[in-house]
Amino acid sequence: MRQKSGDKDKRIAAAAIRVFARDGFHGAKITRIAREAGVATGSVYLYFKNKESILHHLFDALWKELHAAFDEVAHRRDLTAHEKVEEIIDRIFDQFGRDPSLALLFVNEQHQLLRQESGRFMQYYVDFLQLGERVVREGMRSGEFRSDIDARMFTNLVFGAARQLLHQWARAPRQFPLPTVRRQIKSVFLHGLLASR
Amino acid sequence: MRQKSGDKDKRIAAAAIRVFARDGFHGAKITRIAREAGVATGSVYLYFKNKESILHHLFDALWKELHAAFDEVAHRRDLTAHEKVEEIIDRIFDQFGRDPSLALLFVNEQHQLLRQESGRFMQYYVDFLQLGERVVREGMRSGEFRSDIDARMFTNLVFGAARQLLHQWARAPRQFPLPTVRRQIKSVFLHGLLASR
Amino acid sequence: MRQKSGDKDKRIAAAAIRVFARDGFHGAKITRIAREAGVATGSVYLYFKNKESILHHLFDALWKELHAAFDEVAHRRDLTAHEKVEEIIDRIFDQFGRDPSLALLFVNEQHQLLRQESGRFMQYYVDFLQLGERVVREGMRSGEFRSDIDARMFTNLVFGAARQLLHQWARAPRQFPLPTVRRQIKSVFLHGLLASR
Amino acid sequence: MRQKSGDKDKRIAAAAIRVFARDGFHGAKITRIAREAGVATGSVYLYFKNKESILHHLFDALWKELHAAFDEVAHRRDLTAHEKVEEIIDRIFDQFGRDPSLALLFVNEQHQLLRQESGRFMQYYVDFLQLGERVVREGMRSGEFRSDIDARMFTNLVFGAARQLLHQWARAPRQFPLPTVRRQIKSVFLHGLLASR
DNA sequence: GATGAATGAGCCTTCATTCAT
DNA sequence: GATGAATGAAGGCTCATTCAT
Repeated sequence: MRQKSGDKDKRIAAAAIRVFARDGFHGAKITRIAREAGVATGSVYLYFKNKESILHHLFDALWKELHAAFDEVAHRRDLTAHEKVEEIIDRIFDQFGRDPSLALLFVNEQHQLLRQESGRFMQYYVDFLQLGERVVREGMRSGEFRSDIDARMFTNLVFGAARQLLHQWARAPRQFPLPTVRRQIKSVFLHGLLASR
Repeated sequence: MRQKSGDKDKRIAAAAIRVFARDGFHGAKITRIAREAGVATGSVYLYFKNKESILHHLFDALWKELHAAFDEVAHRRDLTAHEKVEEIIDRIFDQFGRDPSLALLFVNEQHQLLRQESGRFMQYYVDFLQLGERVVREGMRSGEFRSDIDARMFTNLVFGAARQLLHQWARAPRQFPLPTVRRQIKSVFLHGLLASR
Repeated sequence: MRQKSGDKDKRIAAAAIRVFARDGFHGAKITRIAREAGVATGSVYLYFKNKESILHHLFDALWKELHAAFDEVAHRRDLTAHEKVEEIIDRIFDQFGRDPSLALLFVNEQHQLLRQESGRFMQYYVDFLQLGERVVREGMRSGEFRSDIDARMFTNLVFGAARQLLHQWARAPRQFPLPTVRRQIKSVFLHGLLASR
Repeated sequence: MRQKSGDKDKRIAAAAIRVFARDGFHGAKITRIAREAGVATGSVYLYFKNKESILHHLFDALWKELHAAFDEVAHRRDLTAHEKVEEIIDRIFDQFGRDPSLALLFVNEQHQLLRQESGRFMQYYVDFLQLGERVVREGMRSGEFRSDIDARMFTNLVFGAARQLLHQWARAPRQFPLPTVRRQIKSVFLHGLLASR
C-alpha cells in the first residue's frame, strides 16, 4: 500500500497557517491550502473534517501550549509575582515569535471562534485570563503590586497590548523587533509612563 | 418627523453596523442588512457600490472622527502631555462607548481593511499612531515622561489595550463598566503596576 | 422590480420530471434541470430548498392526487365493489397516462423516498393500499368477490401490475397502448386466466 | 475450512448485495462494501472493473439463473401450461426467497441497468418475458387459457405483481409470508377475483 | 428612485478510482 | 495479489450583484 508519508497532516496544518494568515479564514480556499501543502485537494479531508476544523485544530494546539506555559509559570514557587508577569509576557512572545503567520492567525481569526462555539475556545480564553488574574492578585496580596488595580482589567490590558504588538511585529518585523517589544511592554506595565519617582 | 426616504443611507449604515458586528463581515448577508434597514435588497446598491464599500464607509467615518478628536487634543496648548494621554484615552471610549456594535465592528473587522487596501485605512491607522507618538515624545521632551520608553510602542500598547477592553465591554458590559475601564487603563499606563514609590 | 414570471416553479417542476425520469434522481444535475426549465441555476433554489425537496414536491402532488381520486371512488355509493376496482385502475392510468416521464419518475424513484423518510411518503403508500383493501373487503362481504383471497395481497398485486405496465407503456407506448393495458389488467384481475367457466 | 483468499470475489459480491439493497446503488460506497466484505478498498478493483460492474455481475447471475429456470420449465413436456405458470411463479420466489437483500436489489436497482445499457440486461428482460408469453400462448392454443388475453401483457402483469410482493415481503416478512404470497398470486392470476362460477 | 426576483460564478466537499509499497 | 492512502473531477448550493418593472 501507499504509505502515509507521515507528515501530511503537519504540512496541511502549516500551509493552513500561512493561507489563513494571508487571506483570512473566509478568503482561504481549501484548494490553495492543499496546493501549498503539496497534496491533492481531497487529501485535506483525510486529515481534517472540514475547513473549520482546520482552524479549530490550529487554535486548539495554540491555546493548549499557551495554557500549559502559563499554568506552569503561574504555579511556580521560585518566582515573585513581578517575575511571573514578566515570564508570562515572555512566554507569549516565545509562542508566536517563531512564526509571524501564526501570530497573524491568532490575532485576526480568534473572533471567528468566539463567535460560534460558546464552548471550547471561549473556555481557553477565560481560563487564560483567570490565570493572569490570579498572578496579579497574588502580587497584590504580597504587597508587590498596587492594590487599587483591578486584576481582571490589568490582565486584559496586557493581553490586548501583547496582541497589538504581535500584530505589528508580524506586519513589520524590522520596525517592531521582538526583544525591544518585550522589554517595552514589561517596562510600561510594571513602571508606568511617568518619569518622576 | 421621520423621513422614510431621506435617510436610507443612514439606516443601511446603521443596520450594517449591527449585522457586521453580530455576524462578522463574511457572515453578514446583504439581504439581511437590507431587511434590518427596512429597505429592499437592491436599494443597498443605490447607496453603496458593494458590500465592502459599506464597511469602508463605516470605518471611514469612524477613523475620521477618531482622527479629528486626536488631532484636536494633540495640538492643544492648555494641556500637559500627561493630560493629553488621558484625554485621548477618553476620546477613544467616547467614540465607541455609545454603541457596543460599533466597538465590535471596529475591533473585529479592522483587519479586513488592512489586508487588501494598502492605502486609505492603513494611512488612518498610521496617522493615528503617529499623533500618539508625538504626544508621548512631547512629554518626554518636557520631562513628564520617562525617556527610556519607545514612543511608538507605547502608543501601540495603549491602542491594543483599549481595543481589548472595548471588546470585553461590548461582550459583557456589566463586567467591564466603561468608567472603571477608563480609570484603570489610565492608571496602569501612567503609573505602572508596581506598588513601591 | 422584476416581476415573478409566475410559472417558474411550474417550469422547474416540469423540467425536473423530465430530467429525473431520464437520468434518475442521482444522475439528474440541478444545472441541467435549470437549463431545461429555462432559468438560472440559482433560481431553482428560490423555489425549492434543495434537490431532494424537488422530488418530494413532485411525489407529494402525485400522491395527493392519487389519494384524493381513490378516496372519492372508495366512498361512492353508486358503485359496486367490482366497479370500484375498475374505476380505481382507471384512475391510476388517468393520473400517469398524460405524461410518460411522470410514470417513469413514479415507477423508478419511489424507493428513494421510502428509504429515507419513514414519514410522509410511507404514509401515503400505506393509506393508498388500505383504501384498496377496504374496497376488496367490501366486495367480499357483499359476496361479489371470492372470500378466499387476501385483500391486502390482492391490492398489492394490482398496484404492482399497474406499476409494471405503466413502466412498459412509458418505455414503449406503441407496444403497450393504454386502452389495451387497462382492459387487460381489469380482465385478468377480475376473471383470472383460465378459460373454463 | 474457510479460505480467506480464495473467495474474495464471492465475499465482495455478497457484501455488495447487502449494501446496494440497504443504501441503494448511489448511496452505496465502495469503501463500505469492501469493509463489509473484509477486504481492502483497492481489492474490489482486482475483482471488478468498477462499481457498476459489480451491479452488472450480480444481475447477470440473477438473470442467468432466472432464465435457466424458466427455460427449463417452459420446455417441459410433462406439464400443462397451467402448471407451467404455477411453476414459473414458484421459481421466481425460490430465486429471491432465500435472501431479502437480493429481492430488494432486484426490485429497486433494475432500472439502473435498463437505463444505460440498451444491450445485455434489456435482452435478459425481453427474453424472460418472451418465455412467459410463449407459455401463455401455448395454454391459449390448447384451450386451457382464455384467448382474449394479451399474452405479453399477462406476463408483465405477473412479473409486476411478483416484483411488488417480493418487495413487500423483503420489507416486512411477517406481514407477507412467502407461502401465502405464492398461493395468492397463483390463485388470483388463474381464477380472477370474482366469486361467481 | 425603489424593488426583489433572477442571475451565475465560485467553493467546499464527496467518493470512485488509482497506485506506490 | 493485497493494501489503503492519495487523487482530483464533478456537482450541490450560496449569495453578492444586477436589472426589468
